[in-house]
Amino acid sequence: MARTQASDYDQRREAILDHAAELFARKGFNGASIAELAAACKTSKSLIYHYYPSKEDILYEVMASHVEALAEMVETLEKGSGSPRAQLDELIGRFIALYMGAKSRQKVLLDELEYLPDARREAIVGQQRQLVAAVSKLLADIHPALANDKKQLTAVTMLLFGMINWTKNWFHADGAISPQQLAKLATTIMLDGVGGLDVASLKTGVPNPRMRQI
Amino acid sequence: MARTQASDYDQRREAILDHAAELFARKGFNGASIAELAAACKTSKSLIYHYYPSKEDILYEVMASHVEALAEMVETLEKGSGSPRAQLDELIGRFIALYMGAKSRQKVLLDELEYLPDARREAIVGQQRQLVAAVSKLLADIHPALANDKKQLTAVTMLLFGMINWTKNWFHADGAISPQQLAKLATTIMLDGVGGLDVASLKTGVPNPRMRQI
DNA sequence: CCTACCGATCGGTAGG
DNA sequence: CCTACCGATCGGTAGG
Repeated sequence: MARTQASDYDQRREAILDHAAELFARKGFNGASIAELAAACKTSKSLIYHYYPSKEDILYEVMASHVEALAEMVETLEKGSGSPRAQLDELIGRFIALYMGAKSRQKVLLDELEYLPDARREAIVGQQRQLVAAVSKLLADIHPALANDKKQLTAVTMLLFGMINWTKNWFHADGAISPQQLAKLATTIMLDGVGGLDVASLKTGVPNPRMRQI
Repeated sequence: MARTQASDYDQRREAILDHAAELFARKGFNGASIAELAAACKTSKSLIYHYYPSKEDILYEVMASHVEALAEMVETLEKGSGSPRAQLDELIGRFIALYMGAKSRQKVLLDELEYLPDARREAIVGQQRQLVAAVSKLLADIHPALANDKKQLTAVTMLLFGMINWTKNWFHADGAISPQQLAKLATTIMLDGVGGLDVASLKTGVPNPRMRQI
């Protein structure tokens, strides 16, 4: 009787991606070897090559699965309601949450993109552009004048992504600030600057005059 | 008679660093080889090893020379005067200018730090902490309440560095926005949010009410 | 400052 | 004739 596909085929494929994400995040794409990946998966190199045709295919799958999750979240939210400010708050909060829930994949997505072959890198970049467009749209809704100044709108959008994507280099979810607080911090600064912050010393009674105008 | 040091010793060392910065920025530390570096310098691998004991030493020198330039700029400015807002404006502007004037070294500093051996990485990180401290100090001067909320001050400072460091991934000095405009954009958002922006459509006459309060 | 090499390890593939 | 998986090793190249 012919052998059929292993019943745990999908789980095995996914397990390889999980270990690859961790390894690529820690040692970089070029610094991590297939031999190490196989060892992490407690299997052989040949088994890895049975599931994926090449090392670059593994890198691509790690990134594609993660950017897909981000894109799906954005699509879900775009059907939502609420004020543009509330929507941006929600969107940034979900970005941070997805970043925290897949730290290795997020780091790989941001740091190893240039090691993908051109065609596949463009596929990922195309997905990322959708994320950028969703944020740009909300910023233009919140501050309509920006809609008439596309270059500045793009720059402001990228500055916002800079705030949240750079968190991979310093933020720890178990620190003094929670992921939700971090998201609120980023959106508040984007919309109102430090003047809009709810700072500890102000919580005791002195109202922040800038908060009144929102 | 014993050979003396080549008269162009320093220039050669520096030329190697320039080519290494470009190569490491483009292919990554692990993706670039010493043979490639030698070819770029139109010399042999052995000559490279005459000037530097190891590949990691070259990486370290690329980063150290650049972070030193950033630290010296900060030291110079810390003796300066002007309002805290003007000082932050000036500081961020100089950061962006130094980033643009050494794009490869800046990219290597941000992207390849984890490939340095621990001790040398800590030396670089120590220098970077001085840069962070200078920005934190100015933010606390501008918004005194933050000085009493260290955790939030740190977070806000890192969000600002996120805005300016992330520019390596999207900003081109020859685009529609100049480096000076970019610096002003980042500081304005940090201090006043998008509401504080001087947007094109507002320049024609409608004053921005939030600008009045600064 | 070069060519000639080294020990090791790379990504990927062979036969069974 | 298919897919699943192993131990061993391929041709090249890495840093030194």
